Amino acid sequence: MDYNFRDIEPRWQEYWEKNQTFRAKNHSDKPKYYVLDMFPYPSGAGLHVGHPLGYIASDIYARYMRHRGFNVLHPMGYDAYGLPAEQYAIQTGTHPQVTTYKNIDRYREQLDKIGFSFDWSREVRTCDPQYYKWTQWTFIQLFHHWYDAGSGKAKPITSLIRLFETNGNAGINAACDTTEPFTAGEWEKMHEKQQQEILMHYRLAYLSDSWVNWCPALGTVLANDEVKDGFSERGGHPVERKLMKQWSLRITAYAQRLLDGLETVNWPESLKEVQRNWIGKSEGASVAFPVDGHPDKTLEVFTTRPDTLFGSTFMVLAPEHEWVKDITTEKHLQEVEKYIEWTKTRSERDRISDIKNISGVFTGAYGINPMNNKRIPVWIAEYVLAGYGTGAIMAVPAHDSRDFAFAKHFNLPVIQVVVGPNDEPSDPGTWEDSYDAKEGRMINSGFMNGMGVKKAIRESIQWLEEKGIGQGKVNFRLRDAIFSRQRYWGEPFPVYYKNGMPYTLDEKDLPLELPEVDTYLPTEAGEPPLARAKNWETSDGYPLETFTMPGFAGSSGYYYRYMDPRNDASYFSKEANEYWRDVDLYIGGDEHGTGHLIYARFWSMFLHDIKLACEPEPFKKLINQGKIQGRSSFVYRIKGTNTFVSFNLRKNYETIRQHADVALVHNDELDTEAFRNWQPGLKNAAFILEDGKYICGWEVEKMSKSKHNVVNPDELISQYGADTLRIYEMFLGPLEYHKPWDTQGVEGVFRFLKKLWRLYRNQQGNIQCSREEPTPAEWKILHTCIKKIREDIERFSFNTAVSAFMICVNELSELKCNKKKILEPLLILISPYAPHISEELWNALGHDNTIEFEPYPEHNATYLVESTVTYPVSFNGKLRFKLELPVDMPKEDIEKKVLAAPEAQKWTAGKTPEKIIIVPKKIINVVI
RNA sequence: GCCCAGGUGGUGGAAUUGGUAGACACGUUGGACUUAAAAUCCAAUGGCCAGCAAUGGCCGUGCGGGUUCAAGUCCCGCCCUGGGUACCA
Repeated sequence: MDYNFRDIEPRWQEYWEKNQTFRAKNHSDKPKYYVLDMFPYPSGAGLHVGHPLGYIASDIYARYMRHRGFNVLHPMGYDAYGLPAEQYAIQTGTHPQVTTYKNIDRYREQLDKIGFSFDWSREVRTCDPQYYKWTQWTFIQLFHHWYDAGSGKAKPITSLIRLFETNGNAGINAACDTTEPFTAGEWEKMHEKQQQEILMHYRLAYLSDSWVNWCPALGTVLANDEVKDGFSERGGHPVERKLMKQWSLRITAYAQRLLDGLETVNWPESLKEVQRNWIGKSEGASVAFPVDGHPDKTLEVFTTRPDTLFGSTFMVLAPEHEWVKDITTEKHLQEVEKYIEWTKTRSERDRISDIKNISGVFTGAYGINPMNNKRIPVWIAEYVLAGYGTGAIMAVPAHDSRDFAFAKHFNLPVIQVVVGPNDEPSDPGTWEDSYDAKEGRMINSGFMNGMGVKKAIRESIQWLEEKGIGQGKVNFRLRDAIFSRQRYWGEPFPVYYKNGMPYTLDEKDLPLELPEVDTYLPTEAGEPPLARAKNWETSDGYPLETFTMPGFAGSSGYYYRYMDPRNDASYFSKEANEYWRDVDLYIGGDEHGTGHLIYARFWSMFLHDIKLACEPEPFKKLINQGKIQGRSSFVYRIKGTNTFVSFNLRKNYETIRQHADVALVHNDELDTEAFRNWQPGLKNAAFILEDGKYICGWEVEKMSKSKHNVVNPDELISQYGADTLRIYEMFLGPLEYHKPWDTQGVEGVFRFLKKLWRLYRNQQGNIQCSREEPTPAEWKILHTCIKKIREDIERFSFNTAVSAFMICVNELSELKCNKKKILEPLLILISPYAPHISEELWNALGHDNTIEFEPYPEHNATYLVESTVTYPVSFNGKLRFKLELPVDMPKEDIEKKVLAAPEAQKWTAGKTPEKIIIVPKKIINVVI
């Protein structure tokens, strides 16, 4: 009987489903292991061959851990909210849920065919009210908590109110917006609305006017990680800055913990680095500059270099800075207003692409440098960002390249205050560029003169603190996460408005379900689509929030919900969480480094603070799988004709290169008949062939429809089977690498599986295994393989594991080994990789249980012991011949043997060797 | 600009701690089986040179240096490709 995967694979998939083989129990004596994939957004295009790469790797590991006796949690679900379904709804009127569920069904069908060991009973969909109930619930908790920076964790807002009632807001060390000081008495006298407004400055989920990334084409705001180079990541539409009332999450409160936590997780170093940069910690000082003629005003600046204060010759404010209008003098008002108007018309994109052009205007105001009491002009300029630090800087042109360029352009003074280690002071007027002095000694700096930079930084901060002008400060680049979207297809906020102030719904009213609307567009008044919903209000008649939550809301805590997915009374039970704790292995793409993986850690830390989650960090080990790229095929059309010339002849003509569908190309040879039928315009295509063939050019590109290089798993499965697909995806190369897909190579893996199949069968194709004792050679082949496979799987090197299987099967085939004692362990060994064929053969060998829980083989070193070693013998580092010697031969004897070898004479040429290096079991090197 | 990956045959890749570079596959070429095809099996396959041949020699892991008995691997200096980030004070 031939290897008939078409019969085998569906049968075992059915068996697993029927027997609930992969169902994970929340109570077990076994140790737990949680293997998670980043859940997919179900797109309309379905899965291509690149999507399952990570799923296959995690599935192999999950199955391996089951063999190792672990209780494995390996769930899957869908990140179901997303823009494509909504854009489609706007165009066609089809409810996004209809589209999404249809796509989910298609995904499920494709996933099932690959034979994953997912526990589907735990499936979650972020758009399912039973799921998003808990997303809404978490939002309510965030709203009712504040961050106590003193104890370093979130606390209930009620505890903050008690503090206000006893002491006002003095002495509260909270992560909050700047708030005027008030006493307990003042707090008591405030109206509810005033109190609510103040509390809003402290809540972890808060409503505020913030500068946001507004995307007019999508009609919504976007988070920083959803914007790339001034364009929306989804759809590529331009983005502009706008001041709007929005919900935000106070993720900045957790900046330091997000940074520290990275030290405790086993993630790729590059990904940790991406997160560190995104968090962007910088240490320095905040310094207060009085404004000349405005006794009530001091400009706060943040600087990492307080040591260079004596070199600060001007100040610059962001055009959006709140005091610009207050301090600008009559004479400069018009010019300043003109400049602000101009910057408003500039998109994020313009600013980024225009870095070289220096712009700015003088306000007419002067600040007082608090260190030397000198009056310095205050400018406004685009290069100072409103969103970072205080939106105001002290400019030190001598030692900052941007300040230097600005000073040169507007002819502002430059004073050198740091001299390089091997340098003399010089006239900054002659400089080409600033000296960005990370080390050196101070000059022109009063009490700091002669100090090194590091000491001067310490001393200057101390000086500022003593004088009460400033203090040491840590600043983060990380911004609070804008959490509202002006879209339909997302979680509704569990929020209503009373007297214009937001209040959260009662937990018992959750989930607040997404209402129906007549169309998915904003209203004529520019309100979000939810404003169209009928009766969008509480039972008391208070209007409900019309914003919805962003894409990352549902994905921030889904890994916790899998632990206890059908719990209706809580997010997940304490018991389930204490058993599963955290994700042991998380596999997904590195594009989530600054989005999902930061938000999820924040979410998890908060749930930890409120004692719901027992571990602060959700993902212990993380692997980024590489992308599978497409291998595009090209044909060469002779300009102005319908004639195509073969690849190697194309230079003789003037040609235009165009994509040909990879399905029409085999081994770079074009099926010209199929090509003619591909598109209407090609019916009469003519071809100039080489050696009777049309050869295509090729290139590695992104896999996409427009490049006609998409390969989907279904086609491959119907032709070769899921086991071949699984192994081939692993065989392609290291999991983390980006690598091109070449369907050609799949044959090799298919041959391998057929060879494996034949090992268990006689010439007639019937199962035939002997109970005979294996030979030492057979034992050695098996145990070499066991050792290699276990080492490889432990370091997630699946591609080399596949090679090891191939070597093992090749060698056993050569020996015509059909011994049960060899072939049974081999089957267990390979079953995580090729589960269907393994189950089939396991069953054929007379077992009526699944192979899934058989203990994984362990290697026995005694089978691997060698009596001789074949030494490569080098002379002066060059390999000359090989010599077989007993393993335990003493070095002196080896030396003699080597020099006595007939081949050695030629290389010693009668001379006495200077030295002979012998590395036991490795190499011999003779130095002449 | 800065940060992070990476550069090995015609192709994907292997070499885990400095110790036989090119495992395992694909592709290619030749052969066996077959009426034929598919399937399967066997052999060759980094480059150059010498030889009828077995064989032998030289070169070879992006480039240039260095350390070492020995370097794809370590050190110094460069080049190129891919990704991230971008006035972050």
